[in-house]
This record gives sequence, C-alpha cells and structure tokens, in this order.
Amino acid sequence: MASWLMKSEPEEFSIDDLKRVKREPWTGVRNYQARNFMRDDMKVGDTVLFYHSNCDEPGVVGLARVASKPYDDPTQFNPESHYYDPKSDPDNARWQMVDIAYKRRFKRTLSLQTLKANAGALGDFALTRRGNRLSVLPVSAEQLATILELEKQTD
DNA sequence: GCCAACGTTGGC
DNA sequence: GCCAACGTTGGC
Repeated sequence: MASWLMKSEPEEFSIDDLKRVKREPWTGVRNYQARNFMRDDMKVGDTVLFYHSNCDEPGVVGLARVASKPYDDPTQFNPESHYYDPKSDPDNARWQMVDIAYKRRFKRTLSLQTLKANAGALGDFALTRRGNRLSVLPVSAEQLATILELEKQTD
C-alpha cells in the first residue's frame, strides 16, 4: 500500500472541512505530474497525509485515504468553474482525480519547519526538495513511519 | 523545436 | 506582498 501527501489551502478546503463532509472529490489539480500520480498510481485505501499550504503554519495536519478509483474531474468541463479547461475533450479528458476520505486529524500541526528539522530521518523527500511545488506527491513507507513517529513526539 | 513571456505555487 | 522556482503557452 502506497502513501501520498496532498496539499490544500485551508482557506479553500481544510482538514476540518474534510472531517465535516467525510469525503471529497479532489478537483482542480491542473499539473500533469500530480495528475499522473492520481490517475496511474493511487489505489483505493492508500494513505494520504493531508497538508495545509499557503497559511500561517504550513504542515501535515491529518490523515485521509484514497476512497475511489481515478475518474474524470468534472470541473474541467464546467465553464462556470475556476478549473474549466476548454481544451479538454470530454471523450478523452485531460484531468483525472480521486476521492479522498477523512481518517483523522492530528492534535497539532506537524509543521514544515519540523519536517525540515528532521530532513536526515526523512531522507530524499519530494515535499522538501528544492523548488518543489507539486500538490500531490509520493511518500515512502519509511517516510510515513517517520512522520507518524514525529506526530507522537509533538503531541 | 526553441525560448521569451507569462502564470502559478507557496514559503517567508 | 515579495519573489524564487518552477510549468505552460505560443510565436517563430
């Protein structure tokens, strides 16, 4: 079973929003590499680290899981949507996504700062690689274990 | 196919 | 709000 990290701006959609709605279609990803992870590599049941970006304290704030197989992101066909993509052919859609289901919220944010401070234990981590802006990225089993251990320490 | 211009992400 | 580090677009 693989694990992933998925970023969301809490002002747009936070871990508390996910807790409330239980399950959410991960619409709006418009980066090919991030799409490929969802479309080609995610499996139902995979662990998701839910990450808050563009906020006071960026970091991992909880856990979710992949709750659906990949399917076409409906927002790409909706001219009213911020994520509308007029170049996407409905018969051969450009953007796929998965649903994410709430698992649990961390008591405290495991901050980006803490993750960077533990760069040694985390090894080569896509999140902290120089210049990385991917909103969906892979997490190794070792990295997941390290992060869950760090969560206990910061409780 | 090159590459300048432009748009976006996201930490700070 | 700034800006580095990207990714994308489109003229040629």
